[in-house]
Amino acid sequence: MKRPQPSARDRLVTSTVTLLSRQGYEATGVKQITVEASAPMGSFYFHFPGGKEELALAALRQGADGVDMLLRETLSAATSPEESLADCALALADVLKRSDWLDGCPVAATALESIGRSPTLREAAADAFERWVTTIGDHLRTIGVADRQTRPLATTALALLEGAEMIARVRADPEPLHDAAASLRVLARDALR
Amino acid sequence: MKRPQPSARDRLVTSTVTLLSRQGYEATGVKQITVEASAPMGSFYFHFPGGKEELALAALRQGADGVDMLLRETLSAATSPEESLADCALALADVLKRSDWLDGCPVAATALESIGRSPTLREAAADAFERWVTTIGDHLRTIGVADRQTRPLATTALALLEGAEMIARVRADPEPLHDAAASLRVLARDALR
DNA sequence: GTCTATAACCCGATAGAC
DNA sequence: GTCTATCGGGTTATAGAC
Repeated sequence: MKRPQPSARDRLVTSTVTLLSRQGYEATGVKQITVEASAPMGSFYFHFPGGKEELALAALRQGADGVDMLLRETLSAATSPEESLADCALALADVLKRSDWLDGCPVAATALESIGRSPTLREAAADAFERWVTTIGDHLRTIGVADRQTRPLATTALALLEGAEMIARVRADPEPLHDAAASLRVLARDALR
Repeated sequence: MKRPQPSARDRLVTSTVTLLSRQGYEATGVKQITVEASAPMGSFYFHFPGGKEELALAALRQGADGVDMLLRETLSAATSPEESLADCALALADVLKRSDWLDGCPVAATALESIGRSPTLREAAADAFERWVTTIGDHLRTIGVADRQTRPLATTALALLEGAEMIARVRADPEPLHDAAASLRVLARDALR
């Protein structure tokens, strides 16, 4: 093992991923990050001379990795092709509920805040969405969805997951994600016929 | 006409609706609001003694009214039952593009920021979503969707609209909303068979 | 009801010792 | 690389004249 204890840098990034997923970029203070990560101010600006925005950029990328991994695992473990998209919604409901709906998508809130305010963060958010669409699209192609349909359907699936997650968290209720699962089953069946 | 010129109070609320839809709650400063509304600080705290949060609450409600109206108009003007949900996605694409993707849902960003930070705003966001689901659900019932399906399908439709809007805005590209329209057509057809 | 001026506080960022 | 102390500016909110 190279890191029996994560470095201060890693702790800063990981703490920021959580904070961004809970409250977004604007509400997250540099002070709060350093306290959460048990890192002093000085380390922060040593590792991230670009300040808060540079750290958020790294956190968006790490958060995107995490979601991508969850998607890949869920999609490949699915019981049947028609269920694979629905399983993502159910997996999400499971993960979110475990934090009492506090932790959400690590990108969504920052994405909305960044539009028209921070081109850097906006682009990082767009990259994250793009990666997830590609991951879902690759899976759809694998299970036999026609090429012309993979990208539109993958985009819709991601949009539905993001939207249902938002409503579920605000309501503290898994129902919207269960509804999304049902609709994803319908859409998958339609695309596979 | 009762108001040839909107009152300072109305101007404050309306400006806040726009600012919340562009950048969310946390990034929006009281100073910025008063400048945008051409209202002095003093008026602000006279009309909203509860400060920024009380004003945001009023803005979320007014924003919810506006979206509800857009939904009702679009749904009732639809060319066919199967197209009505898809038309909402296309209407959204139209409206959003007109502001170069800057103005979005007046509730979404604040909703995500409010979870675990402001119960008041979180509840207002939940109320807004609830109203829109009810509006869509009522319409679905009207066009003949079975009672047991109206609410789940309405929830999914709203989630998909919200998610697709977010991705479209971050990408500054209507494609996700067009993809959503196509999927909403499939879902509507399935629910009407 | 409207306005200006300012108080009290918190923010991101930096300096400089170690 | 790590830490503390602090700066300058921006924040929300208030005081008090009009």
